[in-house]
Amino acid sequence: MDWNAPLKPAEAAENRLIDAILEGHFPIGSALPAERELASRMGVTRPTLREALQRLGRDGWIKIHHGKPTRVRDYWHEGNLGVLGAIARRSQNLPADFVPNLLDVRQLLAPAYAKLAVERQPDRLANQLERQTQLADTPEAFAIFDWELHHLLTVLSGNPIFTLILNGFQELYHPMACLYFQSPAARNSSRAFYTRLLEAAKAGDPGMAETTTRLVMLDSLTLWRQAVPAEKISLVSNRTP
Amino acid sequence: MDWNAPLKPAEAAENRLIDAILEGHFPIGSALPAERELASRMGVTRPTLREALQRLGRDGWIKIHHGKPTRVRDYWHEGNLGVLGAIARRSQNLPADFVPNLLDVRQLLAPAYAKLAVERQPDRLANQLERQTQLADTPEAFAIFDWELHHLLTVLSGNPIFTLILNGFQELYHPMACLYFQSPAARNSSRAFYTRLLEAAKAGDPGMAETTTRLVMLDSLTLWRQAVPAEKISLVSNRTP
DNA sequence: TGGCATAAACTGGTCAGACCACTTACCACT
DNA sequence: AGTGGTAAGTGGTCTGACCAGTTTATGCCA
Repeated sequence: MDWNAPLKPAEAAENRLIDAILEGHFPIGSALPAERELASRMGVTRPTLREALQRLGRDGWIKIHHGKPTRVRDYWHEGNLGVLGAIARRSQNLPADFVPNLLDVRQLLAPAYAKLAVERQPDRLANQLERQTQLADTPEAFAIFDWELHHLLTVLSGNPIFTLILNGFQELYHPMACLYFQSPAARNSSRAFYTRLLEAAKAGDPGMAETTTRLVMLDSLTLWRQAVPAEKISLVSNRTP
Repeated sequence: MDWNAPLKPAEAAENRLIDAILEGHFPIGSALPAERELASRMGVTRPTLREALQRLGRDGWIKIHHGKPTRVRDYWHEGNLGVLGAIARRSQNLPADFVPNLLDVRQLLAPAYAKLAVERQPDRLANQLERQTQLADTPEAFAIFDWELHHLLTVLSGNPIFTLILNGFQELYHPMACLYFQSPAARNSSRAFYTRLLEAAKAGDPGMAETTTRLVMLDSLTLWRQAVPAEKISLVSNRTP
């Protein structure tokens, strides 16, 4: 893949700004340079820069206020899930306990939406799970299948909040899952999970779906720690606001 | 407050677009008019419209692709928590089971981050909870206090994902909480919760924090259904993707 | 007639510099 | 010392031109 593909100016500006913020060139709470100066400094025009700034503002990186200088927000405290995507795009700079944190949250949510999905639409879930038989034994294939399964589960749960939250993880999910599923043990664990979940769906047993999901979520946390023992050094200062 | 304050063109454009999408003028999957036409039709210029479009794209309302027409995405399936905020801003058009869905999810998360918070920083939590004594018996005061408490709990939990998710609810939280806390029973329930949580923090008892949080979350769901029995008709078509 | 390159006509992306509107701080006036 | 206005900073919007991908129609060639 050509990761070196020439990035569009607006995207390049956005990425450079996020990098600058993450690296502390623009500390939290500090004021960004004026748009005119920032634009010229980054080699783009003001409208282009502004598009990037608008997106950053929406994700919680910065606070834009007419008349006042734009300020860097405390994104870990005031940002929303959009910051995850941005961080995922520069997978260097990943805090060490980042994925475990994510898995912790998923472990709280997944059993619930799996249970609801089996409760409401076991047939459609079973339909998707049947495809497991054609699932290639590659990390990429598993990453895609697993994502689509979780997405479907949230949809079938009937609670759209689950889906919206999960989508916030999307950009982070794929690269992490590709790492995770490089372990044959991880693939086996998930394969077994798919099978048991299929049984639960066919039997219309929400409780079984819940427990089997809970178990595999626990498993995945253990497997992750084994397979990917040391990550990059944490960027997250242990601020105590 | 002057809610009728003249909205800035870019924000007005964004809101009008979201309204148009929610009302089906631009159905899911359909192509938006070209930027030039859309801009003139809305009485703004292209750069201004584009800023709005960029924000909408970031939240998952639309998909912008160079060369192709901009298309309306299936936001309930592909959007992220940002759509909640947009929906909150037009509190008319609230699906009936929206808040219960939200409370369901919170019920999964809150006990977990409350437990972690008491586990890691019981003193700072207790510090905040002491302020309960100065808490005015008004819906607004409770809405603010309750939000800040949950936010603090997620921060103290040590898992930033909790905070990022919670922030996604922020815009929706305040108006809903103001409704909710108009019921004296709701205020009493939460007051008792704060007291018990304070005890748990002082005693350094994470398990107690977890259970007491779980109980009050359940309570709030019941109280909500009682206090706000009938909401607006659902906008969410029961699509089956 | 069929297939395929090519160009035209879409679409969004960027540029340029001017002007408007809000905030702030300074300074003159009372 | 208090108060008003003014000027200089900031972001917000406008203008219209041009650049860059995508699709579609064209029309040439086999």
